[in-house]
Amino acid sequence: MTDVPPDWIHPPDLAAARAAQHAIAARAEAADRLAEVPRLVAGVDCAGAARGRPDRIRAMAVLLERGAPSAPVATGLVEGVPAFRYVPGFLGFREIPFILDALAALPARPDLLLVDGHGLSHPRGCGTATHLGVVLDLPTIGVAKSPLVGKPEGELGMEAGSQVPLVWKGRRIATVLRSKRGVNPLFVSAGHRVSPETAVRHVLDWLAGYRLPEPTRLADKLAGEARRLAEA
DNA sequence: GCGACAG
DNA sequence: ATCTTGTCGC
Repeated sequence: MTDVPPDWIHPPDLAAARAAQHAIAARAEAADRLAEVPRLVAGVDCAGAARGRPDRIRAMAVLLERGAPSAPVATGLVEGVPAFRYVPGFLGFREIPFILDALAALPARPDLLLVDGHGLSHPRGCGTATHLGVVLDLPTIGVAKSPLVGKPEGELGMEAGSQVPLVWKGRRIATVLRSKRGVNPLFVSAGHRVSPETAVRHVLDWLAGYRLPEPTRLADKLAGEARRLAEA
């Protein structure tokens, strides 16, 4: 992470941010370049602050080891004041500065990173997952709870495991996945160094009875608990 | 011009 | 994302 342009992390404005996204997307790798069976997998997510309070956010990184699910090997928590307000399509610039610190607090680099948000299923092919992947040169997968762009192609079955492609401008940009019966689907997209098929395979692999895969589920839960404790 | 819009 | 208890359903 030494040859990363400053604008990729702290662009002065949205115009620079947009240019950075195009540059990052051009460097994103669509082919698999990761371990067949990742041993250390991390999940990251951010929690905001209760309204009425300063615009602070907390980034939580959770490190899990294959075989020992739901029992984090380690966690990293970071709090700060984001430089950007939330603007659809530019979420990465608001959260990534803190996510990078949260990941740096972990004792080891993960073999794979699951991100709460989109990867390639983004207007410029540069969702937070892709952004993080290129900056860290780490395999990443985007796991979003709602679409940013695109429409599901066809009817998604009600059974767990049902899938249908998310299409935008004639392109398949993500997989709409029913991770569990009776819940809204997940939008799984490739981030960096992971193919669309592999992305879905790993999400299914780390599912443990909940809508979200463990890495992201725990990061989401722990970030929320940290917020409660801090504001209590 | 109008509506949509990850977290 | 956040505001929030009970409640319907498998």
